[in-house]
Formats: sequence, C-alpha cells, structure tokens
Amino acid sequence: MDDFVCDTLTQWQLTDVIDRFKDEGIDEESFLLLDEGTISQLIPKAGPRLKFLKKCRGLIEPAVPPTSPDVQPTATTPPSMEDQTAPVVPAMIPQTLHIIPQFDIRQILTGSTEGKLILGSLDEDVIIPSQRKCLVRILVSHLMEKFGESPTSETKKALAAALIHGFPSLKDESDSSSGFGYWFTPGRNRRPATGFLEERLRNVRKRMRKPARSQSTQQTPPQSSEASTRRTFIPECTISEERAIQCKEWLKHNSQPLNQVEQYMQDTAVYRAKSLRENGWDIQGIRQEFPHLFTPGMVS
DNA sequence: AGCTTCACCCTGTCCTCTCC
DNA sequence: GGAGAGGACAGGGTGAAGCT
Repeated sequence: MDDFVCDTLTQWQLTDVIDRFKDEGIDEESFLLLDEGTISQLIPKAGPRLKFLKKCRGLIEPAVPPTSPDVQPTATTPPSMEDQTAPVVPAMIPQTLHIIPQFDIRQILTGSTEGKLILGSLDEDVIIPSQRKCLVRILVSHLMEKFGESPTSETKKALAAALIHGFPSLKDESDSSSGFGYWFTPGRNRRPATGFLEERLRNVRKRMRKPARSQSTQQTPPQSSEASTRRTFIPECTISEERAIQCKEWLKHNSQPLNQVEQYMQDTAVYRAKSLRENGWDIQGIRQEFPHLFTPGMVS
C-alpha cells in the first residue's frame, strides 16, 4: 500500500481499516476506482463504512459553487485548486465514486453460459480470438442495456479499465498510458475512438439503424425520420411501472437515507428517461417530478 | 461457392470549446 | 463573434471468417 492510501485513511480517522486495505493491495490507483460494493467488502462493519462513504460524499459538496447561478457545475470538471479545501485528498474521489460507473466484469460474464466458459479461460490466462469476440459481444450488450446505444466515453473507458483490472492478462502492453488501448482508445487528433468495444458498439448501432432508416425514409418526411433515428435508445425498465411510481413518490417526499435515495434514483433511471421523453416537461416540471435529479451525484 | 457477419480502417460532419 | 482545434459519431469500404 502506498502513502496516499495510508495518509487518506489516517486523515479520515479510519486507521482500523488500513491493514485491510493493505491486505487487499489497494494502492492509489485502485483506491480511486473503489465502488460501493468493493467498499462493503473492505469495510464490513457498518459504522466505519458509513464514515468512509460520508467522507467521500462530503467532498463533493464543496466542489459545487454555492452562489453562482451563471456557472453550472459539471460532473467532469474538477474544481480549481482554490476550491480544494482538503489538500491530501484529490477532488476526483467523489467523481470516481459517483460519476464514473463501475463494472464487475466477473458478474457480467457469470450471467451467461458463454460468459462462464470465457471466465474459466480468463482465469487460466488463455483466451482464443473467438472467445475474445464473444467477450466483447457480452460486454457491449451489457453496456447498451445499461447505458443505451451511445454510452459516454468515460463509461467505455471505465468498462475497459475494469476489464484489464480484473484480468491483467488482457492488458495492452503497447499502451503504456492506460493499458486498455486494445479495448477502447478515445478519439485523438481528429481520429475517432477505436478499440474492440468501440468497434463493436459501432457495428451494433449500424445494424440497429439500418432497417429502421430504410423503413422510415419510405413512410415519413426526411426531417422527422432523421430526428427519430438520432434519438438515444432507452432500454426496457428493470422494474415494473407501478414500482417505479412508488419509488418516484417516495423520492418526492424523502431525502434520507441517502443510500436509499441513490438506489431509488438508480432503479427509476429508465422510467425517468421515458417519462421525460413522453411528457416533454420544462425544467420546472422536471424539478417537481424528480427533485433529487439536481442533488449532486444523482445524474450519474 | 455464395452469402453474411464482423473487425478494422478511413472520411466527413456536427458540435463544443478556446483563443484572438 | 469568428476561426481553428479537437472530440464524438455516422457511414462506408475491405478483407477475413463463419455459415448455409
């Protein structure tokens, strides 16, 4: 374990868990990638875990300018140096925890028979090209199911990073910066993003839009068909509409406990997207229906 | 053998941001 | 405010591999 992790935990008065972090080989890089599931494993006791989560969440509040209506805080914009009140802890921690999604590759693969076979091969550090393609298909399918057909660059990066973090044998040794260049390389110097994941996404989008485009051009004016085909794909709700409405009503009247707010916001994400699209509310309407959408960290 | 699918590569366009 | 740079995406071409 490096000094960063030790110093941070000491400053947060969580010295009891330093050994646990040390045992699990948590260094600065993996510390910044911690998701709440991993935190639960590292800090099984509820008390220290809640304190840890509070410290992480607490840091996001000062990053949002309190009285500056002209300046809209963005999820990806780090606060300026003047805003950083905690010198030891970089302000990227809450963003990593709340804005950049986390992926459990093992869990994703366990969800299918083919995935389980690939998992076995990955555990033996041997993967053949056909398995690699199948792996990409499973991951991209998961990606599109959770984030639609055009996930953000950060989301794709997070997936690629989780992949090589979980299975170091898949690391791109020629890519010294991130290590996941084979899997996803963001666009640079007017070149488009590339990598197995990006290319698969592109091919899936092509296939999805091909029949829709040819059909719509026969039946509707060009402008409206263009507008409809360019709309972001919204996946099916994972919970019933009745349950989604229950969650929405609860969220309207409650702001604690925070983890339940987060859970309900996550559960109603698809329902929310469909409601916004169908109802066309203005900003006030959105605020009334989903007040927590404007709570820091909730957009993600 | 012919067809289909897919990875890989390329170009063009749109949009945002920064600089002057 | 305009120009330029850069990111992201769409669309298309090509060749290899798999399928019928």
